[in-house]
Order: sequence, then C-alpha cells, then structure tokens
Amino acid sequence: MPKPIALIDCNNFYASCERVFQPRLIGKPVVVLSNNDGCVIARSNEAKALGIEMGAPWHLNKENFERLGVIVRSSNYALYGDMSARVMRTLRNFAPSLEVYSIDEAFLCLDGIGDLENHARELRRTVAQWTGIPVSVGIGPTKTLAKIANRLAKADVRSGGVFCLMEENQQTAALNKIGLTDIWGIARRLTLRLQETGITSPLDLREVDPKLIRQAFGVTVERIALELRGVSCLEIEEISPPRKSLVASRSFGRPVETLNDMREAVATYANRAAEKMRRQNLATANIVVFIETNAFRKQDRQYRASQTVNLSVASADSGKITTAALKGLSAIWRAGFLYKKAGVMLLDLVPADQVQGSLFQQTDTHISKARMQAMDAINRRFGRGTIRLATTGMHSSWQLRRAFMSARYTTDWNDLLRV
DNA sequence: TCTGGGGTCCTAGGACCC
DNA sequence: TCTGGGGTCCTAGGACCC
Repeated sequence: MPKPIALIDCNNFYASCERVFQPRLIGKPVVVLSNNDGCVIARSNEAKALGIEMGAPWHLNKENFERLGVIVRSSNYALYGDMSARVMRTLRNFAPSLEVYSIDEAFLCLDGIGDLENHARELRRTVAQWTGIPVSVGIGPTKTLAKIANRLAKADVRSGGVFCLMEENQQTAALNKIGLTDIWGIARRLTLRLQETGITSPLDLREVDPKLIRQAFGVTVERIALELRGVSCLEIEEISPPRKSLVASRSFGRPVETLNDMREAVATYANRAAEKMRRQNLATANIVVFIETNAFRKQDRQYRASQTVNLSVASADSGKITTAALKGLSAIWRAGFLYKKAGVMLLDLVPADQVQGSLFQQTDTHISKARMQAMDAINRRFGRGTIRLATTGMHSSWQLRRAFMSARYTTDWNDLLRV
C-alpha cells in the first residue's frame, strides 16, 4: 500500500481571509484585486457563480461589478501571510510531516493513518474552527493524484470537501472526468503538443509508455505520467530549500518611452530588490534586468529583452547592484517602443556571511582550479567515469551542475561529495 | 562495458506554478 | 488610460577547452 499524501488547499484563500475580519462579506460575491488593482486574483464562490473570471481586468469590469453588487477588495499580503501561518500551524497537528507548498496549500504525509476520510474531515472542522478558513482535502498515493483529488473535492458538493483517490478504480474514474489542463504541471502549451501526438486525455497520458513521453516531452512530463500511474516521483519536502533568486518588477501605469524614465524605474527596482535581499541576509553574484512592451496591445510594435550582468564578487551593496542593473539596461535599451513593464532579478543568491573569504573574492584562475579539484575529488570518491555517467543521465545532471556551481562559493569539498 | 568529439560554462528563453 | 508579481526547473545552443 503506497503512502497516502493529502493536499490541503484553502478555498478562495484571499477572499476567505477578508471574510474572517469582515463577516458581513459572508454569503456575498467578493473579489480581491492584484497589487495595483490591476486584475482579479481571488473570488468567493458567489463571485464565481456570477461568471467572474480569474485574471479579469478591473478597468474593464468596474461597472459590471457595481451592477452585480460585487464587493471589491485591494489585496493585503501581510494579512494573508499571517492567516497562512495560522492555518499551517493547525495542520501540523494532523500529520507527522508537512510541506508548505504555497501561501494557501500544503502537502501532508498521512502514513499510518487508519481512516483517511475521517481524519480529513476532522482536519477540516478544526481548521475552520481555529482559523475561520474553509479548506478542501484531496488524498492520493502521489502529489499529482492528491492535486486531482483536491480539485474534485472542490467540484463535487457531495464530497463535503474531502476526496480520496487511493484506489486504482477511483483514479481511473477521476481521470475520465477531467481534462489535460486540469493536471498539475500541464498547461496550455503542453496540452497542444500532447494533443498533436494523439494524447488527448489524462487517461491517454497515463497509459502511454513513459519512455516515449520522456523522449518527446522531457523528464518533467514523464514524472507527471508516472505520478498518474500512482508511482510517486515527487517527495514531500518538509524543509524548504533556500531561495535561489528574487525579483522586483512592476507594470507601468502609463507607457515608458524615454531612456531617462526607464533608468529611473530600473534604479528603483534594483534598490527594492537589494533591500529584500539584505532582509534575508543574502548576497548576489548575477543581476538580470528586463524590459518589455505591452503584449496585449497587438497594434503596437513589440520588444522584450533581458541582460545578465555578473559581479565578479558577490555583493549585497545596493549601489553596485543598481550600477550593474543600469549597465544591463543600456545594453538592451531600444528607443521607439512603448514599454509596459520592467524589473530586476537577483540570481545565484548565497548567504551573505559565506561571501567573506569565499571563492567569489578570488580570481577566475582560482575558480577554475577549484573546479578541477572538485572533479578530482568526485572521481576519487565515486570512481573514474562517475562524472560522465552522471551528466549523461538526465535525472542527475542538474544536481551535478548544482554541485559545480556551488564550488564557486564554497571551499569545503565535503559539501560536494555529499551531493 | 559500449560508443566516438567529449565536456563545461553561460545565456536566453520556454513552460509551468501560486 | 486602465490586463499582477514572484518563483522554479529544464533545454537549446554557442564559446571554449582538451
């Protein structure tokens, strides 16, 4: 019997959070808008019933919402983050291990629980009582099937918010009811490509030889196909890995046309990004700046570009980061476009305290020498040929790549051997 | 063990997720 | 005029080394 995995998903999370503090919103159509009140990012069930779409632009729907009596809220991420933490704390009482997957979702390992459905119903009751947030529970032998179960828990009112897909016949019936895009990890593009090869339903995807899937669509889709069969490929990760990148970006209220205006915007984002980074005690070695026109305006000429700028020494210095971002900007700047969006990303984040005396402060020669040492060390430890085998095997190549990347800021070869 | 350019680094971008 | 913001993983392809 495979280990049962549950996916807990808060229903209409942001809208539900607003309701906890404003009970008069209960039973009414409520939508929550994105950062600049740009578009709809959460809807209560009543709002969904009125046909309001996810991502609907506010400016096109303002009057419509008023006419329908829809209550509109600007988003309040501090509040949602706090409510999320309360829900997660409550969930820890119901499982030996838990992965916080997003602000409103968690995977739970339910290994050793006898009556799964009963347990799930008790969990729902408790979360509702302690936090005021309604949740749905999907249970399956893999994360992907748990996701599908969760979707069905929401879709089927008779389920009472809990749906179980532990048995193969249940799984087959469920896969018959949904479309390819309902599968976690399959969106529009992949659906189109799958359909071209004759895979038109989730059941098709489950039955095709995974090796063929791998060849045509890569490892990610292969894993999904295996997960649909009940073969677990995605483990529960209790400890969230350290952040690798962060970004500060915004859409402009009105198009930006001049380099001066764009420089101002990019400098602002670079500062914001640097601030975020320092709050998390991180430093960066690679900075990306990107600019793009408004893809919604088909009548305008389109342009988008990005540029990476490498700092030879990792830094948390706002000034250096801003300078690098502006340098990148001049490389990609093209006059004559109506720019809609820009941003600054910080890549290859490392703990700021590890930067001192690390290889980042050494020359390229030192770094390549360190790389050779790492290769030698791996060959000694695992035998000659390991590197070649590992890099030709798809599963491990990126892990090995990471190991080499990490050689750039660690001098402890034992770290590499553990990978 | 087999094969026969092999291998790494880097950039850019696609695709997906919430 | 007005369509979010913040992430991850994977792959293709060029430069370069041996």
